[in-house]
Amino acid sequence: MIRIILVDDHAVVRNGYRRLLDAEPGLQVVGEAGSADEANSLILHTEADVALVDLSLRGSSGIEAIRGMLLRQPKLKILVLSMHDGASHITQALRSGALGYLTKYCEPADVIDGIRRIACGKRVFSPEIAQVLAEEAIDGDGALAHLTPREFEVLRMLAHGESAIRIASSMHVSPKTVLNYLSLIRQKLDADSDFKLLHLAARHGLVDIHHALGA
Amino acid sequence: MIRIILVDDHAVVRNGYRRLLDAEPGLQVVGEAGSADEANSLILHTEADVALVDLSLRGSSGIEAIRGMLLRQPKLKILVLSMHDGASHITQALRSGALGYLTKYCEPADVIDGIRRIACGKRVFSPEIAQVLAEEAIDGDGALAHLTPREFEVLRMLAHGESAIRIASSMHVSPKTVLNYLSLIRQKLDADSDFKLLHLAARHGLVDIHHALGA
DNA sequence: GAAAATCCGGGAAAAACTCCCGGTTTGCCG
DNA sequence: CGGCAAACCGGGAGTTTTTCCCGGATTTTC
Repeated sequence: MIRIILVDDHAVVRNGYRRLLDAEPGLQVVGEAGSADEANSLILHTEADVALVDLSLRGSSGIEAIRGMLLRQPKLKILVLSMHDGASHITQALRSGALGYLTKYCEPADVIDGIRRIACGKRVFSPEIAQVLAEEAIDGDGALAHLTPREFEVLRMLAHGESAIRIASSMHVSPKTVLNYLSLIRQKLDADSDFKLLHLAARHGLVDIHHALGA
Repeated sequence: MIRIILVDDHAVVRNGYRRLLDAEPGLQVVGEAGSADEANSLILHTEADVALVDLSLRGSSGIEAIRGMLLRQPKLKILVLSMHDGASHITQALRSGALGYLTKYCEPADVIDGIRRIACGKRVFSPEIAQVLAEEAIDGDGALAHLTPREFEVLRMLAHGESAIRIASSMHVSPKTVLNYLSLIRQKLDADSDFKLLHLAARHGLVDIHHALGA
């Protein structure tokens, strides 16, 4: 019997999964959490084999939930179920210890199959996710990798809408230095437009698009 | 008895709502659709009072589903249930004929209550949504409103990452003209940074953030 | 320790942007 | 029909930003 806990901030979605999974022989939902905090406390007094977690929790991120749960229960197998197929979400989740990643568009049967395979320690990915991972691999770590820490910092602040001058004073350096960094960044990232810069920053999780751009 | 149809591309979510609503006295789910096309054909051979629709359908948009269904069944009351609280989504949905708009973060009880009120012809909004609508109202139609069609076009292309020169050739005008437009746009929108420009463009639906930025 | 990379900023040329201008076209209203 | 306002289009000059080059100080790496 595979014991499952659900981490998702939509009660209705949790209900749907509970109903789906409990109906399946060999699977049993033993707990639900609506936030990272709830997940962390749940894991302490529940014996679970697999956690199904949604990345976009309210308040805290699903990433936190993953880290917290693994800290308390290292043998837990984590399968991410997310709406998002952006590179940053995927790599962050995997680096945090998730074993698999499915988009919410996959069929219920795929989820069930995925859970069974995750429980055996296998990795599970939706086709779209595998695609994104492949592209990332080809990119060779992603373009942002060759940025120096300082350059990275500048880019992050820029993506948050700060002006060069504000960045400079915040970093306690001359505005000229920041401008020089920006020049280098544009060059390294092959970004001819500010849009492209923002694009790359967003893809790599430097800025929370949904919050920052309000979409 | 209020007859309800569910439009959402996640089978599990539909299941969750069906379970939730059928358990409620006076409510009954009479059909489900996973896409705008399915919704349109479903509405033809089903008598429904209320449609619960998710905006982010795969392929087609939920907006299309709303328009299609209202075309075939003008008396249908539509309640949008969406993850997104961006101004563009909300106004588009309402302009397309939706009567209410709830975020998926609200409680199941709120959804049930919302359905009952929508069925009576009342409008229903989550607090966050009401907030956004209020801000829009204060903005006075949104800053983008004073842009001329041509300026709007330039902004849209810019938001898609095109350079000024490419925009110019695409519009069959001189690059200088495009630069002048850009100048005006920045002025009208009070945007001191390109980031702010993108921010505004995104909020008003000129660019699909999730797709364009791959997040 | 030496070598390499990073951090930091100056200066000058090049590119981009702003602001102002005038001409043309379009649509509206007295 | 004759203004008239708004939008469309682009030139020119001045200002600002960006780029590209430089060299020295500091840190990391082998």
